[in-house]
Amino acid sequence: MTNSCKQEMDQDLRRGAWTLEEDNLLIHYINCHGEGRWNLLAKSAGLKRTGKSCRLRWLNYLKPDTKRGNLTPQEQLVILQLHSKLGNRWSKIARHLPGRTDNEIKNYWRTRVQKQARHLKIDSSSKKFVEALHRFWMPRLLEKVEQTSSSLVSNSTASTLTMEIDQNKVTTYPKTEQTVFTSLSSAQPSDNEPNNYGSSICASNSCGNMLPEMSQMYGDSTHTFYNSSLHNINCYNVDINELDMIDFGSDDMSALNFQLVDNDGTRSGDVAADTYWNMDELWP
DNA sequence: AATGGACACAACCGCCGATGG
DNA sequence: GCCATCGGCGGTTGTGTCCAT
Repeated sequence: MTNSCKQEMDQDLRRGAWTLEEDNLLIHYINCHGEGRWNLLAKSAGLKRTGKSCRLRWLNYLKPDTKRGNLTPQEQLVILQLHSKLGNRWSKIARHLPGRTDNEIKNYWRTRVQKQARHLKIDSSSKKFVEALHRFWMPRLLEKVEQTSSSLVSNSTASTLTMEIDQNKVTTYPKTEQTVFTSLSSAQPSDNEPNNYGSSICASNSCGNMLPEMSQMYGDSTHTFYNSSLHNINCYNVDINELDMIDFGSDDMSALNFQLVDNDGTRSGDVAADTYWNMDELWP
């Protein structure tokens, strides 16, 4: 094909947002002939789009089983966990979330997760940030998952699933609505610090696996809580073994300390805080 | 009411590996 | 083995919407 011919065809190609008419053409063609061979498909369907553009539009938006709307806490949890294992392998992560696309997951990571990293002034690819996710975000998501499943259970008389959760212990965890965490990469926990959740975390340098640690904090009920939550997210085809928490080096951990702060941003015991971890922004 | 910034999401771009002629 | 084409993937950009000023 000559260059001028190519240019002519390029000029003829449409770009930008898809119209309803284009969508209908694409859907109708795929319903009749199936997907694949996207360049040929684009021409045959009478679409002035590249094959790539058609493929993307179909996979990310038009495909019947594509889910729309906010990611559930379960899905977020799976994303966070798999990202810590797989990195930016969005398509691989997406395979564990039926109906979700790599594009959607990538956008979620960039807008929500990296936003938190910016707040904390931590590189989102750093161990420190991953650790923060594992220590604060994921337990909160687990709690959300648990709440969701509990309400499902309570609403369903047919279900025989029982949740052996000691709600009182679970709610000793900082409240999402009220709590802001402060990252203190250099500060050490004060001896005078009340023995709240934050200080118990500060006291701990080992964080190989969150499960035993959470159990230590909350007692055996946490074990049940965590396990039942894992059960809930296991419908996403995640190997439970993959959900083992990342093993962090203790050196790195010694530099990471979190303390509980009041809602107005002042921290109990220490006032110098220039970054914060806002739990309210972690999910819609 | 107008405007500018932040945000979320759809779409595009460029690269790379697989495949077939 | 070489080249062209295609499909898949991750990174980036464009655009619409919302909200604060």
